[in-house]
Amino acid sequence: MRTKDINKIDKIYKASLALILKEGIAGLTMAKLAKQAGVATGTLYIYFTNKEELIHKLYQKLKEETVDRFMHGIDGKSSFKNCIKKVWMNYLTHRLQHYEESIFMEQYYRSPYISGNTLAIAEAMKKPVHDLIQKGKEDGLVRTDADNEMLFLSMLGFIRELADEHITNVYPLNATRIEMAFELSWSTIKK
Amino acid sequence: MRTKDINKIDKIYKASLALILKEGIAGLTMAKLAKQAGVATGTLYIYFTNKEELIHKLYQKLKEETVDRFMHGIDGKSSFKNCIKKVWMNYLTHRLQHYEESIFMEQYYRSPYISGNTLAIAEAMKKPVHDLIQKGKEDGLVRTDADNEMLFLSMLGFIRELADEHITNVYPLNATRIEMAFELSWSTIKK
DNA sequence: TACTTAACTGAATAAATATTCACTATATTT
DNA sequence: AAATATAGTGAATATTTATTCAGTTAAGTA
Repeated sequence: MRTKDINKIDKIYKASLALILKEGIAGLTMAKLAKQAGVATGTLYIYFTNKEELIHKLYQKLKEETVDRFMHGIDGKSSFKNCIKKVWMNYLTHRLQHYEESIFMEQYYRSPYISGNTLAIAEAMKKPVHDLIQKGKEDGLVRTDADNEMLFLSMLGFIRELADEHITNVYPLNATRIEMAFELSWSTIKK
Repeated sequence: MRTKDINKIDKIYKASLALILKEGIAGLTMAKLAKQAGVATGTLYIYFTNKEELIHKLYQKLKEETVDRFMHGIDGKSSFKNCIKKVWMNYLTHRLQHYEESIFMEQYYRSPYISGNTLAIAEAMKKPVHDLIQKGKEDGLVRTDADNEMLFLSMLGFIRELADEHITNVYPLNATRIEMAFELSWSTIKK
């Protein structure tokens, strides 16, 4: 018997993200999706029982892939500032290299597909950084007049904004600008 | 002859924003919209030729309302820091009090309805703040190692993040927190 | 190589949604 | 207060989009 083509499911996910980036979840139709992925509409229903499941599974998959990208490469040996920098860069890199995913995620939260639970990612993303900031405070390196969440938000918001402007070509990033941007974030949270 | 009910068009806009906040542009149907606005589906077609026009007109309206909210209340008499603070607060206030609109705007940019032009708002928003930052640099009050756009993005991103977390009840704001948040932004840009 | 079985196709069908239209209600005009 | 013209209605219709299914293809198996 013929086996399922494991690449096909990935092509479908990729095509979904590409289309959603251009026209939003609102604009995604099964016909367009099939065309973009290079399969017949019927094939979509071999891998997913319906459109709703397709969207949910895409979300699930991305969620799992995303969560541990953020703390990647953090060891106990670097200085505190370098740890923060590493995480900061991880966020920015994620946002730049997986921009389509980020857009999908944000739309998903405000789509008719959302189903109660979720915000899970947001929370999973936060924990390790909060811990890091807390440690910084205890070591006297981070300002203590603002709470951890606020310091975190100041960094995350800036990163999102930078990535958006880079992708839309309004403010293209380069190594110097990224370096500078991190230093700004650092001025915000340092003691 | 009977006249058009001027309130009706406004009810339709309001209902659209409320529904889009909950289920995204993807989830907006004319039937749901009519119900929420308290009119018949046919009535929608008296005020708008079709759904597409409805979305476009809503965008237009909000755009006009939004642009000049940001520089409101700025005079030449206050200190530089107070001017920046005023603008900063205007942004935050806008984002909090017109949250539904902000969400719609962001979805509109990535919807099948977008039609080439736009990004207009983003640009209109920026100009006055850039000018202000520039003046701050010339007076030696703002750091000169980062360019105006980057300093602007650091403030805007933080504000967006704060508003989002407040609305979703993850990090509710109060006067103290807002004060603190502005001081963080100020540490970022000050000389 | 023939056989089997599930992947794959895309036109046909079903379901959801936008839009129209014959009709009714109501402000304004005379 | 009658005439009139447009607002307003919502069931009927058109359109778009999701989903199915009868038929076809190709990978695995004997």
